[in-house]
Amino acid sequence: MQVLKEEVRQRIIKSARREFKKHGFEKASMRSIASSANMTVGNLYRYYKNKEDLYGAIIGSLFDEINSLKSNMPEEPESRLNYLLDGFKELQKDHRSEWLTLFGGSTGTKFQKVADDLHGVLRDTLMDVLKKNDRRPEIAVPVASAIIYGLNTILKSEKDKSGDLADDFLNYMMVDIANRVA
Amino acid sequence: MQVLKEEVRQRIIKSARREFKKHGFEKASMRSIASSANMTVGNLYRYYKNKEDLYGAIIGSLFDEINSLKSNMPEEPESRLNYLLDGFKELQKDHRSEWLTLFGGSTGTKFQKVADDLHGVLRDTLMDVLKKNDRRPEIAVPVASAIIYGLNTILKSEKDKSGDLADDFLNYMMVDIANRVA
Amino acid sequence: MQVLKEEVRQRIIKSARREFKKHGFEKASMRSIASSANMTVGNLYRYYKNKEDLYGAIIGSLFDEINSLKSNMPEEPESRLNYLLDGFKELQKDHRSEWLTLFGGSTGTKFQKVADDLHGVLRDTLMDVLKKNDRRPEIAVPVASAIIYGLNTILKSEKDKSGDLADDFLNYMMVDIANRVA
Amino acid sequence: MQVLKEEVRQRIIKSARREFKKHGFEKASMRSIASSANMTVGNLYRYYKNKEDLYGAIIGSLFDEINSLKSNMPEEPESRLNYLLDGFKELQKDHRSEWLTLFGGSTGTKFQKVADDLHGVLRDTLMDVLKKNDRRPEIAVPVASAIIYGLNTILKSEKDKSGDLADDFLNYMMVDIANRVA
DNA sequence: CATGAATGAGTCTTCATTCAT
DNA sequence: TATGAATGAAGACTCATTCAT
Repeated sequence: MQVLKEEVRQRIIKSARREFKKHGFEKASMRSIASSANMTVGNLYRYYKNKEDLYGAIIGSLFDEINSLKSNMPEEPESRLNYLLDGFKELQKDHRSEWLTLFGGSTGTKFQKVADDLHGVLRDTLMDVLKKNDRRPEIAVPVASAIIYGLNTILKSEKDKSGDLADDFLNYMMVDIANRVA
Repeated sequence: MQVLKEEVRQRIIKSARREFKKHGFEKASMRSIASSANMTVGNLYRYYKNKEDLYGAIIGSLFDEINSLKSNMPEEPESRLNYLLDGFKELQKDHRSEWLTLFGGSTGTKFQKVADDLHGVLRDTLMDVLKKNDRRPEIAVPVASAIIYGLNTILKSEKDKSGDLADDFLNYMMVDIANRVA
Repeated sequence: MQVLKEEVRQRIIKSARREFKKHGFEKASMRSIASSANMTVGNLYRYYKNKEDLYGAIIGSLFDEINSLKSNMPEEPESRLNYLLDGFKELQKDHRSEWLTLFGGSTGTKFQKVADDLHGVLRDTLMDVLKKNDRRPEIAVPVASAIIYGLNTILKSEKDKSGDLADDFLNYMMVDIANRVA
Repeated sequence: MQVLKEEVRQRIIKSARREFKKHGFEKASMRSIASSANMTVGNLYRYYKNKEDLYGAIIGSLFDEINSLKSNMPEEPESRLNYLLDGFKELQKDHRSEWLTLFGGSTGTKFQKVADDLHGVLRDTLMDVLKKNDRRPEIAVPVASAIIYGLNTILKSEKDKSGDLADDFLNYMMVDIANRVA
């Protein structure tokens, strides 16, 4: 059965998204992606030249926007923090599936450092904010993680279509931050 | 020869711990566990019938304590929350390596649900607390994640030997909780 | 549309020649032949039913001339030898590319035996010449190889456009042959 | 069926030798080596860590001796030529199969340059000799090829156990060299 | 008790060839 | 007549698991 290239491409992307989200890059299997897209492996490789290329096709748009987010950061710590948190919410809304894929399992990929980087940027910004308020900066480490994983958990649950929960959660994490740290 | 056997078992456990923590369940290799325990694969399989069984032997003690923790929970939400958070700190201190193994890479294992369970218990308790204070309970979902991953991040960094940072972080997360939620 | 077909066929031949010379039969790729002939694989297969068939189309003319060379050989050993050596030079000049393709990479092809055959004819002729002069005939075996590979090496280097080096080399190989053998 | 490691290793080597000699490195198949050694691929990889490693196990000893041959060359052209030709004969006698494997198909291997090098050394030496006798040095190129392929042909034929034919052939190639070149 | 050789199914990837359109 | 999507078998290599010794 002969089908349109674009339709097939969509089938691949769809099944790859599932597989990568479920197993991460390394344990995802091209075979199983192909077969759940009703296709032979050989044909899969007509569309994407290798596993990383296919992964990139899924993660790509998010990747670009993360980079542009990082390149436009304000200097001042507090506005940088707001800028980042708003940016995260935006990215998560527009690239739900990609975000989860990236943060779920990009180990073994050139994209891994993007995820790590984002983490690092948030952490450093938090540190700067804390320092400015004469508070222990070390707590920035777990707090950055907490924020990212908290947001991811919301994302996973699929229920927060409005984005209200994410707003509330971020508010919860940030409100009166200076007074909650030793 | 019971003595000898026990010594061998310890060697296996020790090297398996390292391997599982480093690579997670799926990417850990029985061959490399055996060889770094100065032992052949065949012999490894005399002690543990397969990879998951070995994984269980490592996660096991933590698993038991998690279960006992769960079976002694106080009824009242607020004391249950404190009970849990204290319990977590205790478990992380006593089973650092196992904890990281469990939460870092139990995908593909029957133990994954243990991690998920713990998550669920914390979430439900948070929900109960929030309900009692007439606050939106949904936020419990990301907050539970945030707590667990924040603690894990501290654990990973190896720097918090005293446990102070964990205390500060939990304080940060819990202080005035009722007033930070819509 | 016979004209068009012929033009296409030429494009195929041209790009196949390059590919086969470069990689030999086994490592040559139909895909790459098609694409460097600005054409799809499917269409390639309309002109040549498989890889070996295409290979034959290239080797073909040389193949025919080799056969005609072989069928017109003089009886008398010494003139046969001259006839062959002259023929080789002629063939190499007129079918440089095909010759290198045939002797460079026909392994896995039914044409390999053509190359072997030519070798055999030269060897047998040399043997007859040696016998006639009461010399050890066995040396014909390495000498036939030496001649053919020596000529191929000249051909490969692309520098001998005049053919002088080939002449000198053959002279070197043949001069006073009877006195150089035990 | 459980067998001694050494016996198995021999079976592998034997079947790899055949395969590599027949198809060269690139087209030789690990699968077919394994199966003609009555073995699974997995087991083959217990003995040799990859295809090149296995190839090296076959070619290795010859490789070493070639290197030692090259490092002890006399300065003076004519004695260097004799040294090389004697060396070749020696190596061919002691490493018949390896020699044919190396010169038959080492493309794609780190060993290829060894073969090419040897060729180059012989060619350069011939050139020096010719220059010293005021003869056209270009002919060294085909003559070096002729010598090597001639010797290989003798080797392939398996008939020259005494080495007499190789001696006669080299004599044939070298005798009165200065007077046979323009 | 312990060894480590062997298996078999899995991994990603390539390629000649076919066939619906 | 031509397209290029699809197939299937093969390539090198890995690894959990079993079993003869």
